Order: sequence, then C-alpha cells, then structure tokens
Amino acid sequence: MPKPTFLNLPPDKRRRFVDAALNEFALHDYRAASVGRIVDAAGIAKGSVYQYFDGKLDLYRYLVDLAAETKFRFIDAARAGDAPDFFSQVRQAASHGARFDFSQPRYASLLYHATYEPSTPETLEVSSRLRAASHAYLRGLVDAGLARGDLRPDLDRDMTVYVLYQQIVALRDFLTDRFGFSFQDAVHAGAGLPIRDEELGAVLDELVGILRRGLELG
Amino acid sequence: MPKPTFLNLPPDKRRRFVDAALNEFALHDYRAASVGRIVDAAGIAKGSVYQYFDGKLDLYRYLVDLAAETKFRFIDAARAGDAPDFFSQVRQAASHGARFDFSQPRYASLLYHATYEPSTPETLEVSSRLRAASHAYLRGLVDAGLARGDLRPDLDRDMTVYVLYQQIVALRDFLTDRFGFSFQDAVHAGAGLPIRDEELGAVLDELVGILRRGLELG
DNA sequence: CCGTGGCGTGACCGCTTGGTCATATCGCGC
DNA sequence: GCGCGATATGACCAAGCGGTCACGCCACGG
Repeated sequence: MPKPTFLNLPPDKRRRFVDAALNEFALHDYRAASVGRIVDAAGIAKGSVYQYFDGKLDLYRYLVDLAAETKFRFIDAARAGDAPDFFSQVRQAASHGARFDFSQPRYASLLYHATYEPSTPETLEVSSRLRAASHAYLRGLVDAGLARGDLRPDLDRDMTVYVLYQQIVALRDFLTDRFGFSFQDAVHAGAGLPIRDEELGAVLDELVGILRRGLELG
Repeated sequence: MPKPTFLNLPPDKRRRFVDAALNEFALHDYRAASVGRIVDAAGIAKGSVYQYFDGKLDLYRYLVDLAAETKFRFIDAARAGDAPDFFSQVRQAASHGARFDFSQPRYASLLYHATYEPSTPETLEVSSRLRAASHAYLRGLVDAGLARGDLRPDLDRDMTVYVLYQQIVALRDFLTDRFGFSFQDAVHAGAGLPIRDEELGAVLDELVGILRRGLELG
C-alpha cells in the first residue's frame, strides 16, 4: 500500500513518478526492473521512493493493481448492455481487451509481465491475484452461459475457463505477430497504435468461431 | 556452442556440470540464474565454465537446445505409426508431451522459462527459435490434416496453429492446477511424478473434444 | 521568531552478479 | 624425467542492485 506521503504528492509530481515506474515495469519484469532507473527518469531522489512505498514489491503491487483495475473498468464500461449470448460476450470482452492493450501499451506490457512472471515467493501473490481475477471474470460468463443454455452442459467448467483464458491472454501474441506490432517499441515511443477495426474483427470472428463450434450446445 | 574442452570432459564430470546447470535454469529464468550457484553445486571452479562455454548465454542456449531436442525426440519416438487422423495426432503429441514434462520436470521447467522469457535482446533469439520449432511441428500436422480433409478448409492456418500451440503449451498449467503438482518441488526433489493415465486421458479427451468440434470438417 | 514535523536528498552500505586472468597442475609424447 | 600444451582454479574486478539514514530544507502554528 502507498504511504500517506504518496497520496499527498502534488499531482504532477505524482504523475511523473507513476509514469516513470510504469515505463520501467513495462520494459522489464519485476526482478529486472530497477528502482535507480525509475528515480532517474522521474527526476527525484532514490530515498523518496521509500517515503512513498514500503519497497520495490509494494510499488509493483500498486502498479499491477492500477493496471488491472483500469483494464477491467475499460472492458466493463465498453460492455454495451446488449451482447445477449455467451459468445458475443466473449467476443466483446476480447475485442475491448485487445483495444485497450494496443492503445495503452504500458499497462498492457506491465500486465503481460505480471501474468508470466516466474513464480518467485515474492511475486507469487501478485500474479496469483491477477490470474484469479481474470479467471473469476470468465467463470462468471461461463456459469451464466451454462445457465442460459449457450454452452454444452457436459463441459468441464474448469477446462472451459482455462481454454478461454489462454486464448484471450495469448491473443496479444497472435495480433503482435500478425500486425508486426512491437510492444517494446510502443512503450519506448510512449504511445500505442490504434488497431484497425476490420482487421481485429476478422481475427476475432475466426477465433470466436472456433470456440463457438467447440463449446456451444447443439 | 560448447568449446572443444567441454566435449573432452570426462563423462561423469560433464554430467555433474550439466545436471547442476539444468537445475539452476529450471529453478530460475535466464536473468535470475546464477553461474556462481551452478559451480557450487557442480563442485568446480567458476573459471571452468568459461573454458566450456563462451558465457552464460552460450550455456543457456546449449541447455535449451538439449531440452528441446530431447523432448521432440521423446514425442516422435512415442508416435506409434498409427494415429491416422489429425486429432488423434494432436492428442498423442499432447499426451506424450505432458508425460515428458511430468517425468522430466527439470527439462520441462527449463523449456517453460525459455517459452515465457521476457524478450530481452539477449534471450530473444533463443526463445524465438524454440517457439518457431514448435510452430513448425504443428504447422506440419495442420497442413497434413487440411490435405487429408480432417480440418475445415476455410480455417486460417496461422490462427489454427496458434490456437493449438497455446492450448498444448498451457496444458502444463492446467494439469498443475488440477493435480496440485508443483514443478518447483519436483525439481528440488530431483524426480518427477508419473502422471496417472486415466486422469491425463480424461483431460485430453475433454480438451481434444473441444478442439475437434471447433476445427473439424462437417 | 522559534520550534516542530513532514519531506527531499544522495552518499553510502552490504551484497550479488558475470566475467577475467595469473598461476598452478595435469597428462601425454619423447 | 623433461617439456609443453591443455585444463583447473579462485582471488579479484567493476558494475549494478535494493535499501538506509543523517542531514537540510521548508511551511506552518504558537
């Protein structure tokens, strides 16, 4: 948890610091990220970091939570009340998730690192919480889909959640390949590239089509 | 590439060294792995490592290649000439791949790290080669499956390979969860746990069933 | 005008890292 | 048993790390 001092910070100074930290953890995983580089980029003294947070891990946790909440809020906000059936919902979530990733490459890369972080005792809790949140979200969709009869009732629920999770998380890699996008470059440049609607749509049609045939009732 | 000196090593000394290195890179990703810990465990001097390899990266590349070749050979050897259709082939590859992972947790963890390694300039080439090899393998299966009419001809080939790859690679995580298995513990213990045939079979039936409905012709 | 508490600061600490190299040892051909 | 190339060795190096802390500044209340 951030210390009170952090919350009392002048807004622009706080933003400079958070920006620098976001950049660092987007470019490097937890272990490789350097507090020294953050303070250099933010133009503050090293000691200040420890006035704001308990340490590197505390800062990391704060940023991952921030990124996850921002992304979930984005996906939920864009969830137009429609999308009545399960596969439309999955498609919509994946679509907005991808749009978020490509427009906010720093958040996306940070979450990517957090997802695939090698599970050291230190970072285990952070990445577990992140994965649990995604699973819970999908689990809700799957349960509703089963209740609504959109999904075959004989499906193993864990397996279904797992298949969906993998495909949605890894969609980033596929789009990266297909569009020759580089998150590293985007983070360095400081701005994302809006993804072309038709191209994203075509990819999602294909992917959701496969999932639909694989999972739907009938 | 290993230097000639490495190849001239007495077999048991070489094995001790490779064992220690394997353990280290199974327990830690590339950056976190420590040459110092390897030489301590192997009971040799630090300087010796640099008589055998050009450096840490060279050693890492050697080990990843070794693990990948070992695993591919295992899967290919177990490929009983049967399994005539695409989905039987995928099921067989996934089954033997999983069996390999659980019986050789050191190789498996090493390959896991190599797969999800954050792409620094240093390790990028190693992990790209690994991914490319897996993709090429699956691509061969998909092309044959398309030619044989096992798969819908309107499928996007890249997308199909990508879906299969993700599910097979991540199968490890699912099995880990489901069976409460810990690769970390297994590496520490120095031995894998043979996976129960029926349980693995049930999981694969479910997974391949989903993929079959999603991808097959008809 | 003083005191006090919050905050900024950067030199500094202990530790670990990958890598080097002068030196010692080994083992084989003569 | 000599000589010589191959190999083993570990003290050593510079660099980087996360984290600390004594000190100084500044703003506010009395």
